[in-house]
Amino acid sequence: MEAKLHRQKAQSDLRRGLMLDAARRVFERLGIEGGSIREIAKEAGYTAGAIYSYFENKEAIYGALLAETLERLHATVAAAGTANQAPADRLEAKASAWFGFFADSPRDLDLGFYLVQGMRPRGLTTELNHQLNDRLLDALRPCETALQSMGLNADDALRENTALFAHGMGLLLLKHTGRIRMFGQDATLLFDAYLISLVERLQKRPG
Amino acid sequence: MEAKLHRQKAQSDLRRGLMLDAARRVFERLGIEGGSIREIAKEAGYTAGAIYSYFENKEAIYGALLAETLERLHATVAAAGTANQAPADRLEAKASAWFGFFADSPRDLDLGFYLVQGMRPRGLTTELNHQLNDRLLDALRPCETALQSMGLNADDALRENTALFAHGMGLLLLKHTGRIRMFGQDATLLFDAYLISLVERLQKRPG
Amino acid sequence: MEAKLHRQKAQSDLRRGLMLDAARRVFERLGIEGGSIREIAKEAGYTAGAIYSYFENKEAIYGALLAETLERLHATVAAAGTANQAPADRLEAKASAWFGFFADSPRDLDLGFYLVQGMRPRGLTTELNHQLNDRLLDALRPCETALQSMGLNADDALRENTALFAHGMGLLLLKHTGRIRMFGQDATLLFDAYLISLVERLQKRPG
Amino acid sequence: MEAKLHRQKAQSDLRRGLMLDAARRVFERLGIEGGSIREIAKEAGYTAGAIYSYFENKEAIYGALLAETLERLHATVAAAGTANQAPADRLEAKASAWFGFFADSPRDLDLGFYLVQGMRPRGLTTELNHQLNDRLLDALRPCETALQSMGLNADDALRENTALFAHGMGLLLLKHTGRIRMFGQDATLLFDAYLISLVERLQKRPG
DNA sequence: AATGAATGAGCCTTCATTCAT
DNA sequence: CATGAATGAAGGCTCATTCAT
Repeated sequence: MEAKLHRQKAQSDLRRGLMLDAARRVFERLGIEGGSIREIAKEAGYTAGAIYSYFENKEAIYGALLAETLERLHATVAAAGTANQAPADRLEAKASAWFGFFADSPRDLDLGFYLVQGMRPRGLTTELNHQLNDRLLDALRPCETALQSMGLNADDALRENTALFAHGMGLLLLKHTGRIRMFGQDATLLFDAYLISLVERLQKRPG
Repeated sequence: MEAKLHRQKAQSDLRRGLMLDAARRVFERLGIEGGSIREIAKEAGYTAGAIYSYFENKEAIYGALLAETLERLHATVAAAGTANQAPADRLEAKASAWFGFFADSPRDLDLGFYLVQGMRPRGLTTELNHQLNDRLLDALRPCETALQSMGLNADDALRENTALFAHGMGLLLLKHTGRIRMFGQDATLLFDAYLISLVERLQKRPG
Repeated sequence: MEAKLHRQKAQSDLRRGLMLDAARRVFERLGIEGGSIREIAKEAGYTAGAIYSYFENKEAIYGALLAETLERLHATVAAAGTANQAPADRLEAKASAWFGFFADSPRDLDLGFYLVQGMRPRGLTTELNHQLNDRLLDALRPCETALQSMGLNADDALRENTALFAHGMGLLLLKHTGRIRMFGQDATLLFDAYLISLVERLQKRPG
Repeated sequence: MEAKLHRQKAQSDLRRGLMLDAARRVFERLGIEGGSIREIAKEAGYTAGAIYSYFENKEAIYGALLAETLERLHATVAAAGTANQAPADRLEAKASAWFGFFADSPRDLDLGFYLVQGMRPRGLTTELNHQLNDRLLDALRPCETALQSMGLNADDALRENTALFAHGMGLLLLKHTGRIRMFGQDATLLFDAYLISLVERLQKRPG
């Protein structure tokens, strides 16, 4: 009996996952406002109605997708670097981890950008927004910790971490839109350069 | 005869401009995906159909709006700073100009983001894309020139300018999303800090 | 110019009227909850979207239909009877007028009944409801006046008028549902009988 | 074997009854058009599919519910009054019984109305219609008998009973709509008044 | 007998776009 | 040029119903 329930639950989760995958593919193809429930369903091999057995809303799909992305981001950053690294090396390892995560997976990046635009008016409850923000902060925390290990106090570490994140995001944006190629530059190289000069700057700090 | 044609052309351009103004107001009010042709027409005092005498497409409106934005951006940056400033001061003045332009006018920023994500299918032809890119580069050129005046060669100046642009865009993105507030930071302060450390770094360069 | 506007307005009103007619036919055929915008449009020879140029939403159609019905009812009752009739005769004329109106036009009756059921949850604002009620009271007022002319005070006249209306409505309900045929009776005969005994009762009153 | 079958039948009937109860509760809560099969199933502790083991259709549920309503109506009227009452008193008791039944339980009334209007297509077969009509006539028969006891012949008794039923139904309709409140009247008071003047009229009859 | 998955038709509504006038 | 009418495709969503398990 229990085994049966277990199997059913697993199958259900599997199908939900397949639908999320389909949704990601659709959003990549048609843009995030352009992707419709019908299209997602078709991509997943279902009818529109079937989606509603697994997600309450269209927004619920965004939410699940985002949560999943952040989860993987978190795991990726957590796994980066080695145990007994120098703080500066750890910073580079961790920061490169999240940058690489988004650079390699434009779908995830797209979804992240979506937060910027379409989702404000309707969906994305304040609660969910905070929740997602916390997960993002969690994922970036290792960089902050490394910055503190390098001698920054809490405030300064948060500030530098924010600047670091912004820098990376800006580069990813340019990369994603093809602008960076038009500038004749490479996003990853520029990110590395930023990291290097950041470390340098911190190490030259008085005291 | 010719005078008459001239007058007609002027009137037509005027009306087109009024429609663009209306579009901007509508997008301001309803967001960029939320604004409909009908709404824009009504705001401009016309019927939906009339719009099509001036614009081929809805996407064409976005394009025209963005071109106009870039024009204003260009002018804003060009006007910033004074004639005989030290290069470092000029850099700060010019960079702050474009950053401030977008920080103060989120809808212009929105428009830029939208074009990237929503307009793929028909709207954004490769040609238009290049054209817009060139205008953007034009607008950012003063910063690049300033960087060269500070002793960088052409390649390095372009690289630093790209990084600077990316940094600012990343910050604007975070600001726009409200994320930056959740990080407890201020976008403009961070941008200024970046500028200061950039100048410092360049001035400490050997040779 | 003005003539043109006039003609356009007239045409527009005409089309709106045709749509309302179609709506009535559809509601008669499919029931009032069963009638969809699509069906109404098709019946009128349009696409669903076209309806929305003339009515803001589905409820607005109900509202317009009801208002129109009440208007015709009002006119019908007002026109009934002659100027210098005896009060009792006038009562019979006026009452028979509204009864006949509904008896002859089941569509209108159906719509009236609709108020009973489906429309409570959603549409039918309290305001519209009051408005419609007032129109109904207006239409029935001539009977009330006649009752007063027969010697009843205001309260009694209102009470008797309400009872009279209820009696007629009950009969119309039975007629409409075919029940009355199963009872082997005729609605109009029964209504006349009620009127006769009402008059008789009032005339036998002391005082 | 037979005992087992018997037990199974009893259980089945029980569950069917529980589902009908659930349906009634759901209709009470959401209105008769607003209640869905899913909702009814959930209320009864089942899944939507399970309903179809007990009812062929959604309309079949309405039918069963209405049959049950008529059954209860019948019982209510049968139980009203006492054995050796004067015919006039018995008439009043019996009539008040069915009127009170519907006045106190608007959803039963709703159900009756619904069958008439919404169920045309498949649900209400001619046969079922006749069947329901017979049950209704059965329920009203005691009033007819009382009328005959008061001296009316069969035809007149049926006619008066029909009028009485119509009068009550009309009042219930107005009460149900809230119209009667707008008229400033009370349905039960008006029904009692009708009964009183009916009795009076019959007793004053010549012969 | 009951479940849970899925369907398919339908619902109201919005909107860019076309076109005769 | 501008209008007003109309289209047709699409959107999110609901729901009675079927069916394998």
